[in-house]
Amino acid sequence: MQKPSIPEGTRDFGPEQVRKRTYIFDTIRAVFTKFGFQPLETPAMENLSTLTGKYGEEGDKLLFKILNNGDYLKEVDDETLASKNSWKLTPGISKRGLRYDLTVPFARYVVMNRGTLSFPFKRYQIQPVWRADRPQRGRYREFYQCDADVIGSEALIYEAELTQIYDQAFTALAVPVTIKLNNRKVLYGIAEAAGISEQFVDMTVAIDKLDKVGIEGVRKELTERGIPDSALAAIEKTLASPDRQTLREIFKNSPTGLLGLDELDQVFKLLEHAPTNNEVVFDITLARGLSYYTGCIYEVAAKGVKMGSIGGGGRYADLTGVFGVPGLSGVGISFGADRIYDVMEELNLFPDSLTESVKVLFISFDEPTLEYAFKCASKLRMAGIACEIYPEPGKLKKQFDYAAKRNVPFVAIAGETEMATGNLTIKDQLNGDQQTLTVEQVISKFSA
RNA sequence: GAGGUUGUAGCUCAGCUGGUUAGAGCGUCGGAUUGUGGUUCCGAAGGUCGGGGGUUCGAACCCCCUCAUCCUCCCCA
Repeated sequence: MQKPSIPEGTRDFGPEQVRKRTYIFDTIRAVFTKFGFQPLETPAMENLSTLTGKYGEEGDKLLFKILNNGDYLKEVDDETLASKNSWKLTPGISKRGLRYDLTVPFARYVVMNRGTLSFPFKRYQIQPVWRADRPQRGRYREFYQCDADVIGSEALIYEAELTQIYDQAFTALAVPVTIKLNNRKVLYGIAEAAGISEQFVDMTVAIDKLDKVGIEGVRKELTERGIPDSALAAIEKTLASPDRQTLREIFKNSPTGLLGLDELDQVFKLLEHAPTNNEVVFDITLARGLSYYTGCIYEVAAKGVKMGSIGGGGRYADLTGVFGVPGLSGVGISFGADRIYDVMEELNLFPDSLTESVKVLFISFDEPTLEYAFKCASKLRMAGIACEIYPEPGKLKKQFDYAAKRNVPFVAIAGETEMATGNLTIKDQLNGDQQTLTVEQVISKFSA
C-alpha cells in the first residue's frame, strides 16, 4: 500500500473551491466578452520548438518537457549519451512541452490561422499553464491564467480598454487593486539618458526592485550588474522625479523615451473619459521580466495583502515575428486566477451564496413520505430549482444536521399531513421561519 | 538552481535531557421518550510517530541517508 500524493506545486480543488474558482472565471469572462474578446483554447502541450527561446534562458529552464513515447533513446547518438549533458540530450528525447503561458500559444495560433482571421483579432483564453518553479506562497507549478490579447493593431485605445478590463473585473470581484502602468520605451529612455543603453535590461531588472529593496538596494544591484558609477546619479535622479513633465526634460535627447511618454499620456487621456474605480498609476519602476514587451506594460497589485502581482501584461511589437510573420503588433493582459483566489480568501471577499449547492433539502419520515418527497423534488427540478432528498427517512436531527452542514438554505418537510393535503412545509434555515405551501407555491417561491 | 523550515489520528497540534499499552481539541460514525437542525451529554472507530539505516538494554525524541512540505533568494501569475 502506498500513500497517494499529488505532484509538488499542484492542488486538488474541492466542491467549494471549484465554485469559488468558477465565480472568478465567470466574472472575468463576462468582462472579456463585454469588450468583444472571443474565446480560444489551445492544447496543454505544444511542440517544444514553439516554446523554447521565447521566455529567455531562465524561462527555458522552467519549461516542463514531455518525454517522447516509445524507444526514445533510439535516435540519440552514442556521443551525446556518453557526454551526460542534459542540455544536449533533451532535444533528442523530448519533442513536446507543457505550455508556459497563453501568449506564445496564441501567437502560434494566429500565425497558423492568419489567412482566416480578421484583424484586429481580440481573443481571450482561460486555461492552466505549467512552470517548473519552486513552489512557495502564491506560486504554483500548475495555475490558471485568464488572458485577453488584441493582435494586429497599434492603436492605444486597446491599452486604455485593457486597463478598463482590469478595473471592471476587479471591481466586480470586489478586490481593491492598484493598476500600475509604464512603458518599456520610458525605461529605455532612462538608460539612454544615463548613457547605458546597452545595459538596458540589467538596469530594468534592478530598478524593478525599488519598492522592495529601496534606493540603496537598487544602487547595489546596479553596481553588481556592472552599471558604471557615472550612470548611477542620472538613474537616481530620474527615479526621484517620476513626473512625466519632468521626464521630458531628462529625455530631451532620447526620442524613444519621449515616444514612451507620449504613449502613456494618450492612454491616461483616454481614461479621463471614463473614470475607473481603482487607482491607475504611472510607475516608472515597473519593468516586468518577459523580454518580448516593447511598449506599455501593466501590473496589478492587490491592496492590503502581501502577494506578488495578480495580473500583468503589455504591448509586444512583433510577437509573431519568430514564427515567420513579422509586423503584427499585439497587446494583452493576464489575470492570475490562483493568486486572485488566495487574495479573496484572505480578505474574505467571496459571496456567501457560493457555499450553497442546492436551494432545498427534502426530509421525510417513512417510506410513503419519502416517495412523496421524491415526487415533489422531481417537480421542483422540472422547474429548474436545485434540490436534494435525504435518502433515509426518520431521524429528523440527522436530516437537519445534514442540511446545516451542506449549507442548504431551505428544508422541505414532507410529512404525513403535508402529503395528505398536497403541501410542503418549508423551513428557512437561517431564521427558523416555517410556512406550509402547496407544491406550486413552493415552485413559484423559489423561481422568483 | 542556492539557502532554511517542518514532517506524530482525516485536520490543527501536545509529547517534560531517550524509559512500560503515544495524547488533546476539532472532525467522522453511533446513541440520548422517532414531526424539527448548527448547542449539550455519552460512546466508538481511527496512528507502520514520512520512509530506510545506525547508536542504545530501550528511539516519536540522538546520528546519517532519502522522500515530502512550506518559506526565502532568483524569476514570475
